[in-house]
Amino acid sequence: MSEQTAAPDTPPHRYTAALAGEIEDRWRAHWDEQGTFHTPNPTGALADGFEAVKDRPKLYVLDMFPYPSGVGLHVGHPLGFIGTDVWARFMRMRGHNVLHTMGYDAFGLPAEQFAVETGQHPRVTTEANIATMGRQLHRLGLAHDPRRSVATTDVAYVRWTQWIFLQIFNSFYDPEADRARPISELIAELESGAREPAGDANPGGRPWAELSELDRRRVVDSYRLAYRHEAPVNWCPALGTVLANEEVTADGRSERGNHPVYKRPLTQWMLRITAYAERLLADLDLLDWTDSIKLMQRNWIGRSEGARVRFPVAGHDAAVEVFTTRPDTLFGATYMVLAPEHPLVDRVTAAAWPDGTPDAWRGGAATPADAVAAYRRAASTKSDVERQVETREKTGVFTGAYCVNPTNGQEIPVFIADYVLMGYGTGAIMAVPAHDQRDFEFAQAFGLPIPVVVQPPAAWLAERGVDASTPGERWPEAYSGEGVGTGSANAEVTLDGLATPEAKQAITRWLEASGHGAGTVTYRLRDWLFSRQRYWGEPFPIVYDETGLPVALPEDQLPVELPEIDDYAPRVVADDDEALPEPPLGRATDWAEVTLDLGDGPKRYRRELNTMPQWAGSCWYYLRYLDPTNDEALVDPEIERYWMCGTRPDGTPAAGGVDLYVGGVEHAVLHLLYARFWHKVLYDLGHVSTPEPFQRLYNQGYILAAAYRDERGVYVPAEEVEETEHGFSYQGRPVTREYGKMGKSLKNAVAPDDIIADYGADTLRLYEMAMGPLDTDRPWNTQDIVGVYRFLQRVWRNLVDEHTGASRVTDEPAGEGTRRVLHRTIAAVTADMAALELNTAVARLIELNNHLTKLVAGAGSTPREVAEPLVLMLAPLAPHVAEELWHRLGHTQSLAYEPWPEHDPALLVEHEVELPVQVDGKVRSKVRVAADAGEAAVEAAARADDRVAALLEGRQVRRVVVVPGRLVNIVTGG
RNA sequence: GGGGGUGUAGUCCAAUCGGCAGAGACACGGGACUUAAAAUCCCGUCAGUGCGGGUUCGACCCCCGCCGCCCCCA
Repeated sequence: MSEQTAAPDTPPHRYTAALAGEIEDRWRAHWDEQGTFHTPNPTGALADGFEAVKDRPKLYVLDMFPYPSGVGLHVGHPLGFIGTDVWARFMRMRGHNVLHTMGYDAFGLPAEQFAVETGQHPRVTTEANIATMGRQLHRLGLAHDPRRSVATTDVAYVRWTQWIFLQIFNSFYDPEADRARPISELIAELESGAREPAGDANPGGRPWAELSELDRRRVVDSYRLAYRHEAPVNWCPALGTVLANEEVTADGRSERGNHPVYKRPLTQWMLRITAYAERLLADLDLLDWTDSIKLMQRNWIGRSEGARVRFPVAGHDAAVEVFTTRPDTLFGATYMVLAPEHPLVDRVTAAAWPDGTPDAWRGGAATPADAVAAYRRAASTKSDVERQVETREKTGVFTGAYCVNPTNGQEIPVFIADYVLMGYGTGAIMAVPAHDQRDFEFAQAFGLPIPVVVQPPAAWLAERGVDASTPGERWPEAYSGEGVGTGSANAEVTLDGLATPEAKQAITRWLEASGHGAGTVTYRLRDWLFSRQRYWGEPFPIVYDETGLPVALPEDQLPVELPEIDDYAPRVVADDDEALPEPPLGRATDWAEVTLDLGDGPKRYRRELNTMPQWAGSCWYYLRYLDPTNDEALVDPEIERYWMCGTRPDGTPAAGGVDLYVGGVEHAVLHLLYARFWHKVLYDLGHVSTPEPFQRLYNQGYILAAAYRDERGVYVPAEEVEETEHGFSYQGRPVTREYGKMGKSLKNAVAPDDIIADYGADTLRLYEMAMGPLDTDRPWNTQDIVGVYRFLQRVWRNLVDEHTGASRVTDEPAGEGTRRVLHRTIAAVTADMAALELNTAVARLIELNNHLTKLVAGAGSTPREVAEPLVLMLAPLAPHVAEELWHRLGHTQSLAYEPWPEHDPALLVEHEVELPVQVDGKVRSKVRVAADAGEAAVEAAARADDRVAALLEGRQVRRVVVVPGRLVNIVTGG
């Protein structure tokens, strides 16, 4: 890059990109050699130097774990890393013992696919990528403790990931204690009779003593927090793996790669995160997160209160169970809908159409069984998403069966329809057409009654041209809001006249008293599908014995390492209905079958062939940073308590240990929910001491960049686009501009290495911090960088003679005015940095330096009492050049631990202030008054002003508003 | 469709509790330096806050209704 290359006559000691590069290399080497940013632990292998900092408060600053991609960084990636680095350096100077490091989330699909593409083992590729990324990050001058870096793919790390899985596998959730407990305690309770074996694994409800050894294992397994479960899973043939629901987009495609996803039944590992739903929800209140992130988590957990209601099937010893959030509309249920796949359908479908069955209900079939079979065939070809599209015409067939509405004894017809899904709730609904739009449309299509049981507000009726006496059949749409109960009474309960919340309570009480149902809480959150049919992930520490049931490996046999195999590529199966996922580890036949002595003598076992999802490693890395070399424990308890137990800014104990966690909003739901879940399990089992992992969460914005498309709509390389009079062009062809997240797909990435070569890392850091608030998106503009570059040049020039390299700093005291500017700046920068408002902190420093520049232009020198605080305040933002200047100011120690400058409050006090004078709200003049002038004095001064007096001539003053220190407003009347 | 966020000079962004719309930067214009250009330095220009109402002595800020963009959930 030639633009910034110094011309021959450039002063030899000017702060150029070349000088910046030299300074930066030198200081980074110095920090590395001296271990400047090694953070001591209170005990253990990293305890060296703790004595010196033991009285400092601890501060744990954390960045979200990056994935080491093969294409390297662009300038958008390190935005958050620089932000945390600035804050961590600032807080270190403010006297904290700061823990800040960086690691790599290196397992996962991209690593595997990249390895497949390049023909290398994923580990080779991954390690090369980590090295590249490490080098790029290092050049930014981040003050990390390099000894604490980890990668999820490290065998020593995998060991503890597997260890945590064993903790989860070997525990169960005790609803009475409302926490996880060791499975051994469950077994003891079952053996002693203190607890009866329950659940699906013991359908007969037999006592423990009568169960076979095998049945006992099944019962115990059914309680575990990690359990195996056969369920329809999202099978993505193109990726050769099963995906979690969260990894599938709303239109049934993979989030990664946008490939089609199909439902397949498979036995999979599940983690019982739903047991924690209530705590994950409630404990959000303890956290200093933004409301929007909390809301996203709440929505994801999706707690809803409602009731389960049983509708007996007429003529059968069976009942259809439904869940509804609106039990208050129960009287208005005029038909039932089962999912076509509902198990009761076969039992209850009538042999023949009842007399008077309308043609529209028959689906053109001779018998209900024929109609059901035909409808099921049609439904099976549709995806869940298609089935739920709201605008679709409602279809369905009558089963010939009737349910009894328990509130009024009415027999109501039972349909099957594809808008009801087996996977949601109970797979059946009570249809209340007046108060649910989909039920309403269905009822209209099938000529079913639409009784109104909730009176909508008058305004709602009026807007639709109906009134309170209009029957529901003539409404233009359903009313699903709250209202007042009507037409809802039987001999035992009446909801008439009750507002919806009261009506819900009344009907729920009645359901429970009459035995027809019960109030329940349900969650949208599902258990976490935890296995993947991949190679490049953590193997499960699980084997299967001859019974086919899982057996945990003992801790001393960890880690289970991945076998070497030739073909780790995913088995890509074409779009084939019958194809099932095939784990690559199955091809490692020597590894998959193993002889072990797990206490019963040597036996043959079969290993678990699935691997863990990428989320696993990122669920606990913040704990490993604390004690990365410990091979006795996940983390030493004393070290864990030191870093994780803290207080919030208001002095109350922190619920979470990480004091500041910075990352992108894209992890607002999944990563944060999974990590909180694991943390709570570890907390319940006594391995960590805080109920939450992350006290304060901060989402940085994205760096956007201009992207350009040609006439075909294809993105063209942004750096080769030229601006012309008529717009933009690429290779002579017109292109259109848009803005988007910087990255490969939009071909608008800017590499940090290029910027560093042209301006230096300090300028890049400063620019990223100055361009806007850390938490908002902002467009990248390479041409704007020169602004902060010039700023650093001016700082340098104010302190160093560009021609001789000599210091321009003098010990002469600064003048009163300069001193005031300095102390105002210290106060403002300190407040801005503390609040992470780094863009305004930079502006303040530029302001101070601009003042200094004028001073130097006259005096030829900079007072030391200004130079030193300026350099110290610059240090978190531009650490290399600040260290160099600090050194040139005569200091021999790094400034990393220098105390942050303090402002003198006396110098912030103004004796005289200029107040704007408004007349009727418009600024008309300004007056100077003493800062402590009373209202009367201010008013007198305002009235005495010539322009104001002229305006008030002949007018009635109605009111005078004096805001001390701010303004005067004279309101005239008449 | 529901929820959240956001909208200020040509551009990126500031603006304590509702109190002078401008801190900083880019761009632009002029000047200094230079044989010239670049670099550097100095000086200067530019909006009344997306639109329409309301509350208030006073609204970028609070309220109501629209519009645009971003995110989340359907």
